[in-house]
Amino acid sequence: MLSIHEVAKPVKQDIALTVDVVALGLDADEPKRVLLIKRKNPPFQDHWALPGGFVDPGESPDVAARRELLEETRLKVTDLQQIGAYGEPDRDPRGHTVSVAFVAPVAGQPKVEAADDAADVGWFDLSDLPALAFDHDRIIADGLKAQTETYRYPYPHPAVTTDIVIFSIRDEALNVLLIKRNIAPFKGKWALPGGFVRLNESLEQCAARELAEETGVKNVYLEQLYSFGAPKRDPRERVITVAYFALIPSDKIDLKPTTDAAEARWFAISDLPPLSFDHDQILEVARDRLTAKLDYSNIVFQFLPKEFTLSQVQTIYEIIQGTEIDKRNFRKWLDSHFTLKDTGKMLRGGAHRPAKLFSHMGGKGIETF
Amino acid sequence: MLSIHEVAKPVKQDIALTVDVVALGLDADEPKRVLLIKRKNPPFQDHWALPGGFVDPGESPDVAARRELLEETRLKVTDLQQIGAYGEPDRDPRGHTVSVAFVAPVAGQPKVEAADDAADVGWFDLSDLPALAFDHDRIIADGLKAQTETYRYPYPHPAVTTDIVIFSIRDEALNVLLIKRNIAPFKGKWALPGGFVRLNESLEQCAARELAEETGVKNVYLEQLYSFGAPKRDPRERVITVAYFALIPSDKIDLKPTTDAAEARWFAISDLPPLSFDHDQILEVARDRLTAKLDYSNIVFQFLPKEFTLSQVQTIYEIIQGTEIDKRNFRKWLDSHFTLKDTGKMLRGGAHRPAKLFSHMGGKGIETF
DNA sequence: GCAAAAGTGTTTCCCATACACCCATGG
DNA sequence: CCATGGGTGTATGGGAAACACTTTTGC
Repeated sequence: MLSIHEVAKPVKQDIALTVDVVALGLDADEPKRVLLIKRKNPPFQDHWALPGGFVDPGESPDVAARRELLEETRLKVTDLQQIGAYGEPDRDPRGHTVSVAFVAPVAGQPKVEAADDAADVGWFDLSDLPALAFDHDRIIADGLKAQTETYRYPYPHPAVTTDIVIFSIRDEALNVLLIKRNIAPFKGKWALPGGFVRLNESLEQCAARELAEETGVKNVYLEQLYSFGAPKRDPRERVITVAYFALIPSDKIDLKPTTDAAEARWFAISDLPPLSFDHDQILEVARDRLTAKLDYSNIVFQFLPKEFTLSQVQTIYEIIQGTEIDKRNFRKWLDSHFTLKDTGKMLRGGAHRPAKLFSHMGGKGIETF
Repeated sequence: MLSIHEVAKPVKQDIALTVDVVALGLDADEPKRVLLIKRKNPPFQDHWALPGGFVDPGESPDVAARRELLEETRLKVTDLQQIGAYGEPDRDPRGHTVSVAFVAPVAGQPKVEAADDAADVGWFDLSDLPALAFDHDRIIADGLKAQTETYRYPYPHPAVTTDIVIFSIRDEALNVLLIKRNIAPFKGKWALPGGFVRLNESLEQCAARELAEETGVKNVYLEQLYSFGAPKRDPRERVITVAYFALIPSDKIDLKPTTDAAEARWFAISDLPPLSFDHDQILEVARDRLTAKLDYSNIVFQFLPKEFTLSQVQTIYEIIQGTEIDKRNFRKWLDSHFTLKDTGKMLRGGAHRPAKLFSHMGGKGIETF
């Protein structure tokens, strides 16, 4: 089966195969330091570089990596993970070399000893590296990334988003804010605003950030609703979403021109377009929660400006509950459940008696925010 | 800088550098088919293999991959992602070759044409591949994995777990089930039972599975509680947990010998050990929810066997609310909120009058499960 | 017979509900 | 002056809370 021609071909290539090892010292559960050697020979003589060298004929790259590390630094490692192959033709001034790079996690900071081709050897803090030979800075960066990946729990990592059901009262109706998606999946369809959780923000921070990005409002009522995680709720990959609901006062519902290209619009809850993903289900849960909380908390006032009339409060109850309420009974109920302060001001609004303006001072034995 | 010796060294290696390309046809948003060629020459003559070939001197591996794919199949690709280097000395019967493998996503299934070294070419279903040359089956598997990774949303993916607050009434006290962790972090400390969400199970399924694994009980009351996602709640990496709470009847609280090595134990809520992570916080939320739900739902009966006495029901309310309740008023309240059926049986339990046994038939205007 | 838990009614009070008319303003 | 929404009081009924004694059993 073997022909001379085919065996000979690689020899003509003149491409050298090398290995490089990113040995990472793990201090206090975090990758912190990397092992470097000072090169004894050209090119990059006297420069710091990763341990490594040429692969011997018949030797697999991982064996070569372990051998080179041992020869140059006297460090023995067991866990080697391949980062990838680096083969830009100009990466080595001597000629075309392809390097297979590995990352090795090293517990503690074992003693190392310069030997063989290494003039010196040492552990370097990642935030304070010397100038490096070849493309070793890039290899270290990739190795760090690969190591961080393997350091994670050995279980699937789904994507996690927050979605926000933003309610407001507009034109005598309960409204919800939707955005038109401008990326797949469900491109062009309406959906709840939301986005991916960043690594350094809490779930609530994420929701608040998305809310601010979409509406420009801050410091509004925001409450975690429920988490949705059906395996196929996103067609692209497993996405778990933590849904929040937000209430926006009627005097803040003007949308600022969205920074995103996405179009945002208020929809009356009775007149919704088809929604993306399982957002109709999320919306339903949000509505139920909203209705329930009207009875035992003071969220009504989250829909209202600081100063409001009693009729405005009643209207919100009527809209959300979909029922008519007796004015006198409602006012008695309000009085027994909340402390409202007569501001002394009046709201004049049409051909009728002006209404007193009140402000909300807290609840009486009711859940207060 | 260049010495003859160093330039010559790679030539002496006799290691050939090749590339292989896993071209994946993406049908309906999922990787489905892979492009293979039938080899014209030995080794593996007439076998199917990945497109690929030797890297030319001065050519970087990704350029070589694109070139070989074009030469052999007339397919032009733009997005190439490196999978890794394959360099086992015996992977090629001709001698030592190291192959840098790439994966290329291909939209649709463009026409291909056998050319150059390829006797034939075709798209093959991944579930029905022919025998492959070299280690190409392994390369395809790795390529598929790499492609699946890149296909994911380009945002950080945190780990996601469920934790379950398992309540029961034991020895006249509200108890919670804890497990002793036998892995880091918090090894040896007590924690709520829980675990990582698998990709093909819903959040609730995950919680139910963990519950069954820890306690052996199934079909008990399980409700989503709240999601916790503070960035540093797990010291190891970002972990978002969806907390559930479960209620176990007093006649099922005997723990079966745990299949895991982990020790599991009931703790009175008033006498808890220090807990791992933010589990004390989760527990607090669970307690609040439990207390609240006693008032407006029928969860009490989840703590009880099918047949129970009215005093048992009352005791549960007294334990959880921490108050004494008037017996006559409580029974009137029970009667007006639930439909309880007198089973006709009696419970004899000591030197006193036997108690009637009832069973629960549903709620009256109350949340029912 | 006695200790221990089961079982049973009445009164009181508060809160939810039902219900109707005058007031202040703009046009 | 009239249309429009603002503002106010009383009567009724049902459910929650307070409260104490008899019954049945085991020992």
